Amino acid sequence: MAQTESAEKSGTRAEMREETERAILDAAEVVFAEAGFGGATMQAIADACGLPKANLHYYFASKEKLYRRVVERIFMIWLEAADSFDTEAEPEIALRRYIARKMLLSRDYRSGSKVWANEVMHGAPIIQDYLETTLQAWTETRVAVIRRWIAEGRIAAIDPKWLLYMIWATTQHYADFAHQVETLNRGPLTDAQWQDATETVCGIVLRGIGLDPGAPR
Amino acid sequence: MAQTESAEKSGTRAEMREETERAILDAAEVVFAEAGFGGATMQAIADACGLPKANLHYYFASKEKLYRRVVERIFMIWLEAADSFDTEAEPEIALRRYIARKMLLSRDYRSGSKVWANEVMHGAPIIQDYLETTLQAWTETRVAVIRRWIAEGRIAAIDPKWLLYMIWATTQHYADFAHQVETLNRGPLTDAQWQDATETVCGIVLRGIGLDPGAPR
DNA sequence: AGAGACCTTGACTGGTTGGTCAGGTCTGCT
DNA sequence: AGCAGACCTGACCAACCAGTCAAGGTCTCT
Repeated sequence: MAQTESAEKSGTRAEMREETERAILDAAEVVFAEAGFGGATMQAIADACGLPKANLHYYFASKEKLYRRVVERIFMIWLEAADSFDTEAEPEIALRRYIARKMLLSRDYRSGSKVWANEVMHGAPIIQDYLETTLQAWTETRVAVIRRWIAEGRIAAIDPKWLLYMIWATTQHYADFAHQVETLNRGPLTDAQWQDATETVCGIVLRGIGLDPGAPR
Repeated sequence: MAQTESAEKSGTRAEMREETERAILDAAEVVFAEAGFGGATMQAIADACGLPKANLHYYFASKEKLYRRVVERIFMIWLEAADSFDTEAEPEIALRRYIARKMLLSRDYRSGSKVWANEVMHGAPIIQDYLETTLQAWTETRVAVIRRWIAEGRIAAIDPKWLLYMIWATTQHYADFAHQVETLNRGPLTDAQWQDATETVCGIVLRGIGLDPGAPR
């Protein structure tokens, strides 16, 4: 019973190791999201993925190393999505696509978003270097693009940073504050609500910077 | 030395008690904001306000009770600010005033905002009742007002909830994600930047729902 | 089949934390 | 002055937690 996991077909050694690590990372992401780094316990993570606590320490040297891996994984997903902000496309298209993508992430990677929020909120002790390098660089390229749009008179003259923050904040709100949103909504958002919220956010942002949102969809 | 606090003139018994409690709450707010509930220790809070740990337990029965008081205090401040959303005023005025007020709160009560965000993000285990009663009620009155504006054709037809979330998210972002904002900004926001950010948020939101932002200020 | 690497796990440990308490100090009142 | 009650605090404790370990199981390769 031991080696082979419950419902998983056993593959090669490396495959199984990867699978187990992913199972632990998934469980850790949820537990860290629910309780924060300090509030999470290795035992809780172990329970969440049905492994003895000692196994976690076999695959990840320490709680902090495990946490770092969780945060890094989130950041990678976030970065991929960031590329949907196409620097070549028209402003309406680029912004619409980016906002829609981020809304999808908020719906599908709620825990990940929460872990990231937690980390940044507590001063980013683990991933400060990412903020200063990767995120900084990405932000600067997009700021440059938005500035170009402004220079070309295509959108209103605003500081691009405030616009980006607005998009990040609004979209991530649906993940980080999901509990509040769902309480006020008396239940989870329906597909139609997700779509309507996305369309509304796009509409306000686009119109807000002087663009014509055009036809929804 | 004991009874009288360092630089505080001793007042009446009740006054001194209140002062000490406030000092503890202030320290607790900062520590909880930095480390989360689980990560915060009573010792750290004690150190932050220069009192022996045992004193904290004299004034607050348990860590959880102290935390609850901290969160309740935040919520009250938040509620007060919420009243600047004047249900009688013109849409431009009411929204402008509300957004500006919330931006100010983000600047001046950063720790409080973080504690609130933490609490909600972790499923609001302590203040679920507030969400369901006070916040629900407040939200409904404002939703009704926004609906009226829509019915009168004064603003675009959008679901008011998405608008409120956008305002909450965007303004609170400057507190909760202050570390990220300041990293990307390579330093704290200047007064001028705060003002510019506020104006930009107001502008995008107002224009976004079909209003004329009018003259800044 | 046998060796050796890899994996699993219950039991254990040293350190930390929330919370307690007894004994002391101070304040305001009579 | 003297007393009662509020306030302060160092020392202590039980619970909990990250991390360790040794013993045993399983897989792969020859």
